[in-house]
Amino acid sequence: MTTERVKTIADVARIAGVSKATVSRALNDSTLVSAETRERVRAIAQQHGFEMNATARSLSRRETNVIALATYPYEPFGPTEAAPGFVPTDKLPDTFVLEVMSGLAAGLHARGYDLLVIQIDSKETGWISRYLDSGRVDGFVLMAASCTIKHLEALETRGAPFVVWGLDSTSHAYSTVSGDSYAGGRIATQHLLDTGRRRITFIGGPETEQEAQDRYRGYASALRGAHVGVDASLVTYGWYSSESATLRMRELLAAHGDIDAVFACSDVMAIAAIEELRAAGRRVPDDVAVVGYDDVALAAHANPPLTTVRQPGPLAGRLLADSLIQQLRTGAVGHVSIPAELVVRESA
Amino acid sequence: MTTERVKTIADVARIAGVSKATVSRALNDSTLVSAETRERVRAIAQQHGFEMNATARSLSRRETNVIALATYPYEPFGPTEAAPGFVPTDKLPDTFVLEVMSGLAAGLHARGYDLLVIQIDSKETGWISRYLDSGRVDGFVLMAASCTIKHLEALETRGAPFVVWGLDSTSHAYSTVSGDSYAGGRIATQHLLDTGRRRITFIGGPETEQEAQDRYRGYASALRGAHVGVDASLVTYGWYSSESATLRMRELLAAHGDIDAVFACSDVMAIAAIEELRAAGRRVPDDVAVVGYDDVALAAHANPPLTTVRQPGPLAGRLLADSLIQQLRTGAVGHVSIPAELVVRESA
DNA sequence: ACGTGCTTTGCAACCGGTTACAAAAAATTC
DNA sequence: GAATTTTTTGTAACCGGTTGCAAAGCACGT
Repeated sequence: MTTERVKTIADVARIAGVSKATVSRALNDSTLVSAETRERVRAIAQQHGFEMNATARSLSRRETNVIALATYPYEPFGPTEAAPGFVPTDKLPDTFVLEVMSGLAAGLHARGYDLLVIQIDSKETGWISRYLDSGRVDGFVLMAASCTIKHLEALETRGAPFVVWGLDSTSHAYSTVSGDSYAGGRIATQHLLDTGRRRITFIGGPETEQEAQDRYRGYASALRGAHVGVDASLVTYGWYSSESATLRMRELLAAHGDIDAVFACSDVMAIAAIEELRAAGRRVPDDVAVVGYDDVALAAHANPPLTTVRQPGPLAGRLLADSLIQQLRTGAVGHVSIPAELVVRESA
Repeated sequence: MTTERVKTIADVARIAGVSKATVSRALNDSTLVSAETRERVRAIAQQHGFEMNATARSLSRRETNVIALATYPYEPFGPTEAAPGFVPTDKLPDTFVLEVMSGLAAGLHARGYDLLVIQIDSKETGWISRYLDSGRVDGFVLMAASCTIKHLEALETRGAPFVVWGLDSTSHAYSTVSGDSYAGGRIATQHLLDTGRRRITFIGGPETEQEAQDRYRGYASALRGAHVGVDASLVTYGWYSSESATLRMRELLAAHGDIDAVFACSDVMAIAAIEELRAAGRRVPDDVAVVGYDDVALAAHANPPLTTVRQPGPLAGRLLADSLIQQLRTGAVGHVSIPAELVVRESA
């Protein structure tokens, strides 16, 4: 074990008595070296703790093996709510991003890529060329919940490789990964039916969003499957916020005294609904069962602990990684939907 | 606006009628160009949307302007608890990391650095040279809650530039940023005193940890300041977990019926304590007031919403960024402590 | 006019890899 | 054994910036 510094392939080459080219080939599994030389060179590199310079390789190869996750600056208790044009995005909050990030990092590492986290500004698209043209990253991962159409369009016209979580518009030239909202709506409703509920209300997100529609379709399908008619007056849409849910719940209770279950399209809505039910003297789950959506950290500690539909974040991350890398390698765009799983706790 | 592709400084040079060197100097604010040429070159670069290749620059400069945040793979509901050697780390959970990350990214961006998120394995230190020797990053940011001594030592002996959150051992050759646990303990206790409480219990994390000690010192100091004696039998230590807190609370209630307040060293512990208090027929905050620590997302939605001591994560991130960059530029290591602020909600 | 010093510019050699192409060595064919 | 093919190796030109050093341009004093 020589103690001299072995920093470049030229050093390794000298020690092995071969040329730089041969070392490069040996370390890259090229077929242009004999098996014997390859092993010898590798052994030497190993012994001397040689780590190949990633920057030089990137320059030469014209690819960085780095992908960027685009995020917004996070201000958990900041003035965001008061800001003009504020749009509540608590449908996929905090921990979900972390879960996705973990799976993403793992998936990328497994394929030799690294994860760069960048913060983007909602009104500006300069970051695209700033990161792509400067050769800092090979592609991007975005989350629909925290990016505007503008960004997606800019990326598309720019021809940037990217994947989006939470969209399933197969009509676009980019890959997507999203939760299976239809299945989610179905299993949530099925669980309520299985536990004997029949007057099941649906409190959705914005009616215009495909996500809400898909969950509704799942809900309706489960009801029909159980030969329970879909009562349109039990179906409401609102916003993914507690205020909105409180309101809807109040209206529903006023109109229908016989409600025995609620399927809310986010955990935050579910919790607000529970509070409103309590205020109206109903016990949860005894009188009315409640199912939420997302399984945020909060759900497990709600009172009572929330039964909810969970989307495995780490899996989402892995699939995002896979999609993007496939797109980088082959140019093929794909659309994947990940399973929704019911987490049964105490609210239903 | 010429439409030809301007990808390299050579292109810019050709258009401007100068040499590559001059373009490089112009774009880098070198004093070795005339002001006039500098502006002309910059204007041309701007017009053509030129973005300098970061990889080539890194290779030349021997620095990447990227720093890595070392994380563990995150398995929120995974089998972690059951794993051998599992150590619960819910004292700085989920959202805190996100908050820190946000501040970190912002701080780094402001100084021209990017944030790489890597996942490390607790039993292996190869990642250090894998990222440093390969010239992928210039330094590291670690969180004490999710890294072993082994890693810190390996980094230190390796001479790697790095900062740690959550440690304040000024005896080491690396920079640290941590919360002001002493002040945190003090203001929490002071608030309880201010609201008329006198029999205040302390439920700490592991007694061996400096963090717990500091919070205890703050607690004791506030009591003495109010001329309330420190009753050692009201002070307990445990683990940062709900089970541990449940147990301590039960013991304390059994021994001291006159308890009127609890200062718990994490929100999770505080919530567990509240449940135990309720089980014993005490009302919160009427009979017993409870203050937690951390202000995780959960705290605001607990029942009742938790009064707690908050550490501003984004600020922590910014300071981590500043410390590390200063260390990279000047070699100076520093130790910063960030303020703790009391968030008054309903539990106390 | 000429030398001196200062500012501005260009040349060319790096940084540490990859890879097209040519050359050498080994294996195959006749 | 020579000719041909195939495998293995080396040479050198990239990738796109930075920077030491020399040279050019210019103002100044004498």
